[in-house]
Amino acid sequence: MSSNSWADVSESERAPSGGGWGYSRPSRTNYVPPHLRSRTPSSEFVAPSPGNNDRGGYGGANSGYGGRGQGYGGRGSGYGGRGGPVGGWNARSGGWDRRDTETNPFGNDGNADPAVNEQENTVINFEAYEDIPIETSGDNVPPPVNTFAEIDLGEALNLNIQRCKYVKPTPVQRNAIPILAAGRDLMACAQTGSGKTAAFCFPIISGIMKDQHIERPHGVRGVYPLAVILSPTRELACQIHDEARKFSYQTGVKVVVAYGGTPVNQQIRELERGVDILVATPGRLNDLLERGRVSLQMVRFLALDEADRMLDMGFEPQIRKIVQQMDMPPPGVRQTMLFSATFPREIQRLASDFLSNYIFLAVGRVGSSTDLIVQRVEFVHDSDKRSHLMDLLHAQRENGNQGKQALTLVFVETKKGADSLENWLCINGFPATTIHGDRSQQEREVALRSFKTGRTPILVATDVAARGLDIPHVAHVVNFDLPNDIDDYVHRIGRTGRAGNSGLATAFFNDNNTTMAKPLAELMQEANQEVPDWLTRYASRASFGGGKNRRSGGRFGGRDFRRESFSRGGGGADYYGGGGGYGGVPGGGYGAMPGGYGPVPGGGYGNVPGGGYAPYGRGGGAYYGPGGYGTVPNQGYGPGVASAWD
DNA sequence: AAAAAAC
Repeated sequence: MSSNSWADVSESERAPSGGGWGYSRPSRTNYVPPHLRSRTPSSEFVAPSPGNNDRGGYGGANSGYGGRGQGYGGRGSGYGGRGGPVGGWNARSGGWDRRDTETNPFGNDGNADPAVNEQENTVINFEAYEDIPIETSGDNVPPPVNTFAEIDLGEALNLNIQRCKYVKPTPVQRNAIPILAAGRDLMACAQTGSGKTAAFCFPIISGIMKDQHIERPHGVRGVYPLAVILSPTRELACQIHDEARKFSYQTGVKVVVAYGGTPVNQQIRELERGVDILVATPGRLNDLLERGRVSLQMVRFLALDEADRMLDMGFEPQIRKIVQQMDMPPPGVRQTMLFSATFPREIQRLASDFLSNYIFLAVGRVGSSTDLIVQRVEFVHDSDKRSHLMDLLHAQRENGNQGKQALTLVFVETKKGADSLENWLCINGFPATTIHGDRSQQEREVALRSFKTGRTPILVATDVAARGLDIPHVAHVVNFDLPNDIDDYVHRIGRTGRAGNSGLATAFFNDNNTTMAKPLAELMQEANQEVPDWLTRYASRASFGGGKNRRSGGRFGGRDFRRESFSRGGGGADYYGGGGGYGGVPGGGYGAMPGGYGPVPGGGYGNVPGGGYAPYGRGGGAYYGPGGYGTVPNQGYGPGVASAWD
């Protein structure tokens, strides 16, 4: 049999009865997309009955987990004979035999057992989550959950969640997963480092597992992914792929990544070995679509990571082509999920083209991000930037661990500037590398790895590295050149202070950045940062950054634009419903940082011992308090690993 | 104006 679209698949195929895997899409019950309205009733979507959620699968005693003898991960242990993939790439039923040979994404052989897997464990402050402000809007918003177990994601996925050492869902996960599991479209705005990748991957993987039996067309050539995840950069696509592979280990769900700068034929071969979830950058995906190597007609899940970037001027035409001008099912047939830390109004308006009766979700103040990032702004003329950077790096080296240079990510405006600064740093005894779009893909990957491992602890980057990349232990982000958009600033500084660790962000400001004065001052103030008087003076000049910036009004990039029209009046009504603005709950309930950079008081983010950040010492040297930078232990944090929290 | 993203 050959199905030509998701809607053609019969109900019984979509939702196996009695299996408890019922795929529930309550919001879709009556929706028939325009292009299908003339079809026969049998092809119309009928919502299957809600699935049982009472299987007890994941719950309490962890049936199966920890039982080492149970053989879930046993290579060759019991998933049936490897009779060769049935029917080739498109045989979902062939999913089982894939697992025998699936390489373990969690590390070395033998570490697949969640009980013994000793991964690097980045912890996150779950206590702080109690106060996180959440805003949702839309029709019939499914309530949040407090545990992963409350959603029946499936046993294999639950095991992977354990292998990842995710104990509790982060706020964005608590809210987004039930929304997505209910089949709803979603626009989600959650801070950098808050666990967005898992928030969209879990429901996608779970949804595909529930429909393992769906048959896809037997094309002469071309593959039919069930889910597409788009990313604005190649490295981020890679990272999402790595994460998604962990989440889908032993589930029978196959994840493949496709991006440019690398031989296309190899990727095509990989695709032809089977793909359920395709992670891609837009250019390469369009290439594959034009070549007829990929068809989108079976796509049920579409996720745009860094969605506001994907829909900005540079990317919008490519995204429209993929989403609207190829064979992708329309909104309401596919499920669409957009995630970012920032969501400017005009982009929201654009994005609503891609969504159907969607829910808007804004999650503020997640365990790291802005609150654990100390932001500094210094007035530095262009001609002084290099020597000033040198001062920072020297101070850091002197105060760092065993004289080692802490990982420092330096953002510049241009590719040329990146090369030039990198060269200058190297000449001056600071091991640096660079990542930008003029370098070959191999060079980019080498640079990133070299930075991550600390071999070259300084990475000079353009905005290619601004979004989504999860690089553990970045102690310091330097905005050597400020971006022109406050949202870009938010994403850049979000490369530090991730998953509960603290971080420092230093920006060099001068007369070329006057349009940033106001939004920057506001952002810093809202994040309880010390705003220098000179910056406040710049900000107060009407001509400086007053009009241009969309964030003026003092809100974090996330209020549902559909509500703007009737909730004006609030005087730029704040997104979190209070005077606090960015991360501010009315009444300042967050245990805001007291003036300066002292320790965060208890009750806020837990303790940051070590004296926090010493006041900025003019004489050089004292950027970091005693106790050292990057040595801030995470006390009182629940276990929970993240390697990619965006 | 720059950056990113296909060959």
